[in-house]
Amino acid sequence: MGKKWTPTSAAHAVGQALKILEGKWKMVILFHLFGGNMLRFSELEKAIPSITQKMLIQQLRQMEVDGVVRRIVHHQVPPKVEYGLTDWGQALCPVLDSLLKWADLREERSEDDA
Amino acid sequence: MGKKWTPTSAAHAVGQALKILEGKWKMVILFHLFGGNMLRFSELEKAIPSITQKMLIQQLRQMEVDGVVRRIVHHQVPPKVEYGLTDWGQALCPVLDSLLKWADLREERSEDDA
DNA sequence: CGGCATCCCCCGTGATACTG
DNA sequence: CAGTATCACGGGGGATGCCG
Repeated sequence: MGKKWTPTSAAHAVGQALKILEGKWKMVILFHLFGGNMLRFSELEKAIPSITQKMLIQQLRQMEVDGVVRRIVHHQVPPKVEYGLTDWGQALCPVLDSLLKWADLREERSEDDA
Repeated sequence: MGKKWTPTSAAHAVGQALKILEGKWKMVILFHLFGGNMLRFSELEKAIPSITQKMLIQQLRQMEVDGVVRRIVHHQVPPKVEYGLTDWGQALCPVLDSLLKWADLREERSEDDA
């Protein structure tokens, strides 16, 4: 059986989960990593041209602390650092997919109005 | 078949959906309305003691514009206004539940460490 | 290549007082 | 009862320059 959620406690739990996903660049970073392959810092910069280095590293670090992203440093010259998803981070994919499907429900109703 | 999402376009679509859920009080309001019954403004105030009137009305209005919340005014004295979820808003419940389950996955791994 | 430090601005949030 | 109006603050985000 599951836990007994009050409206307040459930809201708090979901809110905590949402905080991990908030931030202007988290989603675009995440979706670039959902492919499964590790990407270098510079590759992410190239993939997301409008992001600044500061924001890229900041959001990556937060997600790393949160356990969504893993960071692998290759000690060599020139430096090479790769970013990928943890298992838990990869588990976000179907969750965000359900969010996407929810968003689509709205469009369907809009089309009915036309 | 579904649509063809690029990392960028999918991230944008999910980001738009997340913006509807962002805000310090959206979740707690939402979970109080998931019950299915309409609640009066003052009932929501009572249920969420720490919220100010300004924030309560602000978040309710935003969700109303976004199509998540519906507002029904009973023209009488004293005034009576009730808030509830739209069908689309109610459809958020299973989505947030999957988010909750995702958050639980993390706790399970933490317990393994102990 | 892959960062970190600094300065600055804007907006979400909060406290308080007032109104139909 | 159900809002509106105003002021103030803190932090997220952006631009730029320097470092190992």
